[in-house]
Amino acid sequence: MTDERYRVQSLGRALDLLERIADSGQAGARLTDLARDIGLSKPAAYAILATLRARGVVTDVGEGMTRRYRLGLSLLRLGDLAVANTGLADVALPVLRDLTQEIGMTSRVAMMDDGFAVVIGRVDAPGAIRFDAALGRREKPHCSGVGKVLLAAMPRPAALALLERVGYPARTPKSLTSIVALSDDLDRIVARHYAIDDEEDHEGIICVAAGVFGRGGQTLGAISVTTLKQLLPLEQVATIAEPLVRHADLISRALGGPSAQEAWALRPLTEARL
Amino acid sequence: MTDERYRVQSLGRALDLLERIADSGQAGARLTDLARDIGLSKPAAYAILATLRARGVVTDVGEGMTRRYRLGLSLLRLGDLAVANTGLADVALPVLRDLTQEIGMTSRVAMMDDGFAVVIGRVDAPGAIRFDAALGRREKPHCSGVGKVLLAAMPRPAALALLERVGYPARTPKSLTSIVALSDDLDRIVARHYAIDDEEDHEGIICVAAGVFGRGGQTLGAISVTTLKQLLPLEQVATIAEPLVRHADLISRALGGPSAQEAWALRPLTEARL
DNA sequence: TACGAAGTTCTGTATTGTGGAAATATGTTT
DNA sequence: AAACATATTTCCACAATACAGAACTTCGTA
Repeated sequence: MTDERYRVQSLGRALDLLERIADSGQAGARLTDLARDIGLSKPAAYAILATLRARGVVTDVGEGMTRRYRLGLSLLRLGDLAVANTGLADVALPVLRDLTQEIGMTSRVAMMDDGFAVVIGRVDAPGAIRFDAALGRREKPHCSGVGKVLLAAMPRPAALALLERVGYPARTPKSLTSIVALSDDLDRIVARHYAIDDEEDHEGIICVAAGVFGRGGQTLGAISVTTLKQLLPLEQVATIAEPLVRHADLISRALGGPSAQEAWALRPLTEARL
Repeated sequence: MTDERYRVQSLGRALDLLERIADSGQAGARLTDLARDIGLSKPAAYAILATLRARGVVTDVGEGMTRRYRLGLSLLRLGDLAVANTGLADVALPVLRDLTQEIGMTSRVAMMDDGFAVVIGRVDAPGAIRFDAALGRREKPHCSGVGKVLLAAMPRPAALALLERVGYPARTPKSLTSIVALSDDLDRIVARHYAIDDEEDHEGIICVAAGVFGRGGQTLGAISVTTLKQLLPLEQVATIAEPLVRHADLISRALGGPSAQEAWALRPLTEARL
């Protein structure tokens, strides 16, 4: 399965095309550009696009020379099913609505997927600045609140190995860019039961995150709230952390898991088990 | 583009596999079953799955003989982008939250895509029964509220041609299953500015829908509210239609379009233009 | 009206996706 | 505990098919 030999080349190309089309956004992409960008002949790209179009994976607007390709809506169903399968978003979203209502901040739910923190649900605060919380975005774990919570919940050696694998580049001047600093921060997270992303991913943005746990204390995901740093200076984070963790506990409870208090106390045990 | 010759077979197979995996849901699907179901050898299916897995399009759980394939989260990003590209959901969802809050019913926003009504956003009513409102679901237009509104907004010949193309099978005893009955209903929708799906898709479920219009009065989509028929008998639909249309107008307005009142009055003109 | 630039179709060829069979790993039964 | 059954993974050879180049068509533009 790891063997690179057993792959389907044309399918890989099709996925490359999809990524390109995704990047082109609302404007759409042209056949010629798409073909050139991924290094494929026009007829080859044409055949792939025709196949994707027939299945609704891409849509085309315009005729003839002005044709543009955009992402099709059939992807939506698959994406939504993928999220539904996690069993987390459905439970979390109503709770996040409460949370956002209570504290007036945008909230999200995310989970670990192949070493990245992936946002699987969001509730925008009414009237708030729109934070870039695109669903499905894969963020490196070291600079996001949810990412760091999920790392802290892992056995430490595994967490550090993961950091080495996906990397931990600086995104802002405040990003943590050494294993030592990151490991220290994970210690703090374990101790206080929540993580703080203090302008580590985006300047001016602060983020507080707490874990969600399932049966046996296994980590299922994390929720977070995001706001402008100037609206939430560090010394006030604790006042936000309380409702955050309380709502995270509600989700954990609904999923048959322990509260944050119990889960983090359990952690050394689960770690030793590895 | 219509020519069936210019397709990539292996890519089509991969999409078939994805559909199967989607059907298998949370439980996941096995390689052997997937290969058999779509009539492919195990090694061929294996190569396709390996490719999809490497890209996060599918995930696998379990090792060796117990390996199961499920939809991966990378689809989420693409699906979300596809919706964002429509420019409709982002505007509609906050308004739908208001609407759901005001009348306590689950609301949705949908648009036409290749002859089908596709749900691109939903807001569940708190505590309500969970209606099957999976995002991206493609429903035939004749038996859904949003579908019928969108049909009514089309030039009538085009609407009827579309109905013939995708079919209009009975889903319940109350489904409209003749062109005459459907065309009559479209007339009523044009007159009253909203559509009623009175247990035509699902017994015991009633649905009221109104159109959303953009610049120049073009139809962008439709929103709907859903509830149990016993909670909303026909004679009370009008009381729901008022806030429904009012909120639809808010969305249209935000998108630079006319109110329902104006849009439906404009309709004969746009129809004549074809 | 001619030109250029894009999409579409055609066709031969080499790549590669495919099925059969064998090997390996895993779970189950005796 | 050993033999069996079942599923995945690997190997290999061949035929199918994905691909590039060139020709054709269509459309926008000078």
